[in-house]
Amino acid sequence: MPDEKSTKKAKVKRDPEGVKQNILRVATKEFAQNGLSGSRIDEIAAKTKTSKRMLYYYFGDKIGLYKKCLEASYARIRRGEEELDLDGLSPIDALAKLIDFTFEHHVNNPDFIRMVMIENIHDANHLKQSSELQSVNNTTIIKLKDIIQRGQKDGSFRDDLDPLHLHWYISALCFFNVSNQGTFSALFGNSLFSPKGQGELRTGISEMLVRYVRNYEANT
Amino acid sequence: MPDEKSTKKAKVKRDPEGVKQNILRVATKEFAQNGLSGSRIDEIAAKTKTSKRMLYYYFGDKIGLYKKCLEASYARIRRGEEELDLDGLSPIDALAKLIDFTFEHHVNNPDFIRMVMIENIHDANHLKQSSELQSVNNTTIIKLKDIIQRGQKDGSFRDDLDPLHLHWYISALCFFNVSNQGTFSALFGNSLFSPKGQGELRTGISEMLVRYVRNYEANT
DNA sequence: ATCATTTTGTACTAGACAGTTAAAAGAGAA
DNA sequence: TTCTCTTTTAACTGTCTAGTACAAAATGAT
Repeated sequence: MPDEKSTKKAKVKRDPEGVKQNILRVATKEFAQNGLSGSRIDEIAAKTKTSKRMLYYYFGDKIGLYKKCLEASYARIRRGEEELDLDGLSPIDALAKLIDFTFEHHVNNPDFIRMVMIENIHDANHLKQSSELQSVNNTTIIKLKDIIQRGQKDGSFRDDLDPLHLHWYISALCFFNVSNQGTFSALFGNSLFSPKGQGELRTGISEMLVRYVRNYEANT
Repeated sequence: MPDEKSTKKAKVKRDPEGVKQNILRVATKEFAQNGLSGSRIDEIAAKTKTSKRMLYYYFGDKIGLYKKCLEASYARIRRGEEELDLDGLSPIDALAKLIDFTFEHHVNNPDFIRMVMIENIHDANHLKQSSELQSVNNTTIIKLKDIIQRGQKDGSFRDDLDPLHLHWYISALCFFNVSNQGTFSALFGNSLFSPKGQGELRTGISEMLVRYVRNYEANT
């Protein structure tokens, strides 16, 4: 009995961190599904392991909870992006891998995409109030800056490239693929969202961006 | 007095079409601003020239009104797109003009973009129920198909281009520019959304897509 | 003159919803 | 032991909100 008591796992009750995480997980899913005003506190509470009371105990009110969900979503995504290793690849290959990664990453995290969509509907007012912003913006931009520098040094990339622009292009193409799947397939059918269609889009995007950065005036 | 009575303008009261349009205009703005569940029927009614009662008289309920707003938004956009004339331009120039047009068009119609965002949050469920879909999907695709055919005939375009893919790329880049302005500028600053930044993005997008379609194995 | 369509206004309802209250007690640290 | 932090439960409040009821009248077409 006492051998398990001293470890972290042994906590049967009294797990404030676990409770908070559970609430966040449930609430994020709910907000991503229904939006801020479309989500119901009672519904969220019912789906947690704990009670509505705890939700207010830890997060104050609905908007407080929403903000934490938004921050947690960005944090989770950032963690995922940091795992990507591009060293040892040629600049072109590194760029292609980054694009493929982003594409898959967005496809595999539709709830994150939906949170961002919802936050944009609210003009990013909650994100602007968040204090955790400073660290979010960097990971990908830094990677891109490095790729561009290497590519320009070895002559394969053109000279007038801006990492922020490049990031914007990649984001736009990968984000839209998830965010607008609904209306796009309602209007044009879902051929682009079958495995085959998605494969074609992914290679198409890579090809397009590679062509964009390539220095055609050089020897390559 | 009677000289004006017979014309359409003379209607002082009794203008069902006008009332409907007024409601639609107000409601669209409201839905675009606050989403479906975030919008308030009383608020919409208060902003119209008429009363809440008429709103229910003509549109049945909130969702009925929302659907009509969505359809009207698409219809208005389609009308705008049909005005674009690309004849007489080289395939490359025609493509560039179509892209520039789409870019500006989206920038100038943020409420349409927001309606599409909102509808995507709802998994396009209302759009799927709409019967007006068949005519929406065509305008741009047809224009693109024509441009591609001409470009392939004169050798300036590569052979393996799909108009639907191309439309998807253009949409993604132009849509994201409006839809994600909020979160993007919260994270990375708003340098890309100044007049200068927007100009660079617009030309960047054109250049990227032109490079993508170009046939580099030919003489050009 | 008749009659269907359109318009106005107001008060109401039934339910939904965010947030609160109160009382109690278990857990673990000091 | 004592004290603070955490957890549970369930009823409750006040406001908001979509939608309705009721009553009446103006308009224009035939």
